[in-house]
Amino acid sequence: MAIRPAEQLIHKAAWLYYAHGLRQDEVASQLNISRASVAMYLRKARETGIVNISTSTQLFTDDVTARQLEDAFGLDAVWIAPENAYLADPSTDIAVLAASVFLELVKKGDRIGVAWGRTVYTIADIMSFADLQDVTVVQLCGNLGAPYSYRPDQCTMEIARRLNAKGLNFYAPLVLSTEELAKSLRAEPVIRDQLAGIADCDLALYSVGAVDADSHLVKCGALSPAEMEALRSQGAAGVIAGQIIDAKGEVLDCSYNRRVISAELASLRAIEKRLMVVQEDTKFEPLLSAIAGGLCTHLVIGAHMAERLLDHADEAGKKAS
Amino acid sequence: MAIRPAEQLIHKAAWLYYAHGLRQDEVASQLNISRASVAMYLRKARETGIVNISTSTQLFTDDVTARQLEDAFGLDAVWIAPENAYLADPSTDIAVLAASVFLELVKKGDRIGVAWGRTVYTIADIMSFADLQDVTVVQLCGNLGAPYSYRPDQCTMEIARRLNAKGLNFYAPLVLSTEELAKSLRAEPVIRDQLAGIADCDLALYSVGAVDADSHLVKCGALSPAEMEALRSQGAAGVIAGQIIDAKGEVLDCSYNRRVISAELASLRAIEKRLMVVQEDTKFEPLLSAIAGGLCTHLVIGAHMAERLLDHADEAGKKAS
DNA sequence: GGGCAAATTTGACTTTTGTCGAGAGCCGTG
DNA sequence: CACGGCTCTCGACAAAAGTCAAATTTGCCC
Repeated sequence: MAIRPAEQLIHKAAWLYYAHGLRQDEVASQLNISRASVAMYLRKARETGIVNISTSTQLFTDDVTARQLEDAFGLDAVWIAPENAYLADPSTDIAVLAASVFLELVKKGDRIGVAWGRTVYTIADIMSFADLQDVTVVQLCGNLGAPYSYRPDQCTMEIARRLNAKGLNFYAPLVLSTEELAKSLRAEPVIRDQLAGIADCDLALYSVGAVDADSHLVKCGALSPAEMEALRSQGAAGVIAGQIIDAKGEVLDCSYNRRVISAELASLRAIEKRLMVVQEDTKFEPLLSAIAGGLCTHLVIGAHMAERLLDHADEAGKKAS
Repeated sequence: MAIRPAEQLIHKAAWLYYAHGLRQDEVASQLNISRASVAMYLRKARETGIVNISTSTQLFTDDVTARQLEDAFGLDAVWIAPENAYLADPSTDIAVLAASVFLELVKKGDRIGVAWGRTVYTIADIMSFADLQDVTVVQLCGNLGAPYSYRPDQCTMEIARRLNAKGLNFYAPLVLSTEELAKSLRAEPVIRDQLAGIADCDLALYSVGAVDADSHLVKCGALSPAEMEALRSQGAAGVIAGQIIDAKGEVLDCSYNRRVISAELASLRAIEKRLMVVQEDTKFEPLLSAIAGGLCTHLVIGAHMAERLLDHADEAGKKAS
């Protein structure tokens, strides 16, 4: 990808300013443009990821609770966003943290699987831009037909756009009306290849959904509130990439799951780094299930959720002994 | 490594300012300190690598000459610092570029071999700080006894300090007076282990020295100008990590080389990414030799040197056809 | 517990940066 | 070739960030 002439100036300005530490007026005279233009170019440089400003997320892992959670649940790393302090909206804080953690985990040449949902979309939306051309972002599950604002393909594309990466979308519906059709569709080469490619990802980004009437699956019409309730009584404990899982983190044996086009849990587990982000405190049980099913190696949560998880682990520990 | 309480504030300020995009006065009121303190903390955050600001070096690889050089010499990547434009001192520009490239190539968990010399030290000196705790920086060759300002251990330590990485020094002289002593010393477990560990590096950073009276080896007393001249007539073409190489990039068969404690060229070649940086135009032949010897996969040079290399490759190409 | 040195914090000032509307240049079109 | 519509650039002002000496706090020793 050759650099367009307009980008040349942005690059040069960014280089002189950020790498050499010149002042904007010095850069301006070097490049024979006005300082105002330099300021504008620099903003563009930041917006396009030519310049990268990242903050260490250590503060949020170097924390006793985080360490205890890592040990208790056998996770590789846990980040806890302090809920009370800082800002008005705690869930924004979790998303900002998640975005930073995500960018910290991405490496050049990586293949990244992205699921969908409000959480994922919020992260995509506040994520800063980067310049990782050799990264590929793949969609972990089929699409929703309905005009829904956090569609799987939107989540994937938005993240790909932010990273300057290639986005690989999935042109299949998330849920079909019959099991047969889902089966045939999964056998289609285009779909089959995409599904097979998921296990090759280096990093996955997802959240977990709750099994209630507020679920995205209900809101977007994939399931009715009644169906959801029925699944719940059958043992549904959470939603991962559009699939219903039980308390053990396994796919629930139900018609709905057989009608879904999405990544197999085994493929997800094959991904080295599985970053799960949970914003809502109500998703306690779903999160437990996902952890139990080994669907998460890296976790970003709020302080309150962290406490609940730790209490739960302690309880379990006591019973065991 | 737990975060010290003083660092907590730095982290928090950096987080609110850089990740959340608050203004300094907003950060100040959040943390109940004055804005001036916030400004100070933010400077510390940048200086310690808690916040990382990096500029893409694409501009310097996305260039026809650079691409041609990659093809002509079979290199993985070439960066060319424009010599005429920009700044007063062209060699600073090369060093700044080299430092950026270096930081772009370093990954978490890497083991990095560092040689010595003015070039390497200049790079270390202008390199921005980063927070890569699990990185190890190892010294590629023995030390100089003389109080010389670009000593191998200084280069290693300075880079380790900048990266917040572990530095592994080499407590042996670079040159000994007899071959026997050098041999015995190389057999010492401490030294042997260090030398053996070099091949495990993921990245090497070095320059190449010229075989003349200006060489560091002469300046620091390892060789006299006359000895240097003699080596030159024996086929010496350059200096790599304290060793003399011939035009093919192989170790020159001479007493001096047998008295040196340094990385074997085979170990260097085993390193995946070998970043060579050359500032001086006078080092044309030494650089050619190093490239011929496969001692370099990634190259950072000035525009003038790039032209010369390309001309040389074209000449060679013509002769061949 | 008093006193002293070092480090930290601050208010006031200066410098640097961000922004915005006006104007200049640049097409394609009628 | 004149005309909008477009983007790009600049000057001037406002906002934000950097700086420094003075004040305050902290830690430490006697």
